[in-house]
Amino acid sequence: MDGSSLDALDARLLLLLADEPRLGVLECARRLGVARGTVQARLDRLSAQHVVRGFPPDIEPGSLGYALTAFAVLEIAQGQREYVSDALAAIDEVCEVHATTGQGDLFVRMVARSNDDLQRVIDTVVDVAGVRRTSTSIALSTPVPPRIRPLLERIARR
Amino acid sequence: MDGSSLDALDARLLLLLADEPRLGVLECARRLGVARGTVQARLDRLSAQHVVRGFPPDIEPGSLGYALTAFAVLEIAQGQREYVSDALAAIDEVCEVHATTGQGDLFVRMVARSNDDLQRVIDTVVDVAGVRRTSTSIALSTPVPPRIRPLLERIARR
DNA sequence: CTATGATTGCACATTTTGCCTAGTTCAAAA
DNA sequence: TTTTGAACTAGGCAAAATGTGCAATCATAG
Repeated sequence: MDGSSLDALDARLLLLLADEPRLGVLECARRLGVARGTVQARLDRLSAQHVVRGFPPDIEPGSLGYALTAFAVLEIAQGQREYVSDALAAIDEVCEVHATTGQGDLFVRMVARSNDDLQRVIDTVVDVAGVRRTSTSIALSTPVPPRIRPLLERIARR
Repeated sequence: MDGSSLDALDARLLLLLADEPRLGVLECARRLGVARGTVQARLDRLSAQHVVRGFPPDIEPGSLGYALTAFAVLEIAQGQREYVSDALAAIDEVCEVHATTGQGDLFVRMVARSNDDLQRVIDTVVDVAGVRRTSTSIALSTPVPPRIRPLLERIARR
């Protein structure tokens, strides 16, 4: 069980489920050309080993009324990164946070309902204790939405 | 059918499926305390209206052998944004691209197997015609992994 | 060569699905 | 207030899928 604990069959199975998540085990087995028990075993293993965190619904935030997406780079005070991270995690509109190289910054993705709402969200983020400086930019479009698929397909092909 | 085409029941259903995607319609109905037909109807509507793009597997790139995540801000030549976007979309390691306000920049998230590999990926990105200047940073940690859940829960509570 | 783990093929009882009908709620329109 | 329509509930039915167990086959590493 090395680093790449996914083989081609696993990858094909995941791609299948990504396209049609409500597919039954038997139907998966048919399409993959393997026995039902095999698919069942793979599925059990994948969730047991947590290589798949889950199958969260891929929802356009716009459908929920959050039309705007914005990014912020935060410069934070020494030693406050963990505290700030936790505070950001508690904000519903914050959809993603990464700590990055550079000047010990945090990178934040957030959503909002409108320009006014975005102002409020940004204020909430900036007001977190330990945040020194921020630089914000708004997403105008998303040419490549978050995806893992190409990597999976590469494995599946093998 | 207004902007927020999701009501509390939809949200609870999505949360349920997010946790246990292989749940059957009947089981969902039981847990939500509604009739089977209702769940079936909601599910049909959700996919028909494309409020849910799908249920892609949430996979730790590390499981696939891609241990590194990096971000790049690209400054691109006038009028080349679409071309550059397409070129980036063709790179497997590029997992996300946004066009942002500012100086007509693109924001890119990418993954790589190792430092050497990251160098190669970055080179590939930078070599795309139309890319003027880039600034890259590496993700050290991800305090808040991509999530939509808090927004869903807010709707579900209502 | 042989043991171990994965996969296959098959069978069984039970559950779920897909599809349908009919009665009930409830809110908005008339 | 009454009417109307959409959404929901409750049930029935046949077909299909699931969970489970088991013996046989295969591949691979020791």
